[in-house]
Amino acid sequence: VSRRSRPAKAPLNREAIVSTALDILERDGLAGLSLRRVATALDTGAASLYVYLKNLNELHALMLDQALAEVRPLKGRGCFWRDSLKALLLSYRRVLLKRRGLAHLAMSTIATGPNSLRIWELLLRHLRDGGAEDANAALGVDLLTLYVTAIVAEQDNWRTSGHGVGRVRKAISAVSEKQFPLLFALKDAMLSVDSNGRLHWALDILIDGIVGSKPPLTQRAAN
Amino acid sequence: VSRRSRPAKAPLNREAIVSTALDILERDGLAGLSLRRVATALDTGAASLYVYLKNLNELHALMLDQALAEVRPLKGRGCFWRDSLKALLLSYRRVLLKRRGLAHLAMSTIATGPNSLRIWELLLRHLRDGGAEDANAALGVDLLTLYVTAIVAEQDNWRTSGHGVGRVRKAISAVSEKQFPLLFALKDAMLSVDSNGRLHWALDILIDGIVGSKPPLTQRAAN
DNA sequence: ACCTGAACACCGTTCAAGT
DNA sequence: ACCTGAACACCGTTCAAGT
Repeated sequence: VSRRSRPAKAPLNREAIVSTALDILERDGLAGLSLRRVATALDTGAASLYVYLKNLNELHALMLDQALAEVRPLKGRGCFWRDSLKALLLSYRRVLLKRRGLAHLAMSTIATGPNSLRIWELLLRHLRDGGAEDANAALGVDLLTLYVTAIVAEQDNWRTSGHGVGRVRKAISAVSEKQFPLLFALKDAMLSVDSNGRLHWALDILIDGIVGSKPPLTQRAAN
Repeated sequence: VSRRSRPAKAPLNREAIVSTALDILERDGLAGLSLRRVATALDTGAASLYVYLKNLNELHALMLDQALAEVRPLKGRGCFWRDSLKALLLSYRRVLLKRRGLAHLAMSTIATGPNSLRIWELLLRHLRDGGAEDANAALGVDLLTLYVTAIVAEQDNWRTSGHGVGRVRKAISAVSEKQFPLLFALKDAMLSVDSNGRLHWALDILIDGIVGSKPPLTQRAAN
């Protein structure tokens, strides 16, 4: 509102737009993010952004890659490949968790930015260090990132929708033993929400499979 | 447009609304789905829908569950548990693939409808038949459905965005050998898009892990 | 009880007009 | 080259007024 407290006029540029958009995402989530709100925060009109952006979709892609710049590999270099690999994936998860809706954004954006490439390269290195065959390592990068993204997106739903937890709890608690005997018997296990334990359990399964399984046959034939 | 060709006035109800919404989703994707369009298709105003729906979110949840009614287990009962399990997951995948955007809808909806419960029960049964421990079976249901949902959502992106494939291909093909040696070396494997081979490879890894791994320690402690 | 038109507070995107 | 206001074609949701 007070226009004189700023240096004449903030020079617009892509990075400033993307940073502002990420701030809005962190504060208000995906529902609160719009080109008009970004423009207002930058003290301009939405139309001005189209000098730097093709459209909202491009902003989403830029936001994702700029956020992924925070994903960092482990500092200490003497670690086992599995520890480095899991640490990298946990760093990726932390970045997605920091901003509400960023995981959903990642699920609907085809990532090709420099930070995605950097993370893929690191993942490939760790998987190769673990002894994964080429085809498995290539598929494994996708499998691991997709799973982590999806699990954060799911967690985001519970966080955003508020009473989602209670709704699932009620639905599962209310199942009839006659109609769904196993669901009834295992409902406590289904409802336990130890997200860290679940993540590590799943990652170990995925990693073991990627380094230990035979590459898919059709994959070989396709090359 | 021709109002006389219909029987006086279609009696509005939840199921008709949801079916119409699913038709629109199948034809125009998630971007083309709106309460106003559903209302127009039903020859009424958007406000009328609020008698049957709390809001758009509830419509999404109802759409998901109604679509999941089409997920069917294998007919022949003499199959191995693994074949039945994979067939069920492939049926789930086919349903998600049929409507553009349905997978994304599934990713942002907390499923608690009767058809979700039915599918969970079947998955639990197959995993138990395979010898999975209770805790693993419970976590496995989530792991399997989440992965299949995510992989279809990703596939949907490529389908909807049109030139996405080309963009990734260009980005990966253009990586410098110096900066990203592994990405450069494995770029052919990264770019091969045999979605069926990839899915079966991943499902076998997940299933093997669920039936063969130790349950997570923290999971046990939480109970 | 069910339906409706109009209104409210938003969207993304385009474009002619300004500097 | 960059910015802007106004316009266009949409949204979800609410509400008073109708039947």
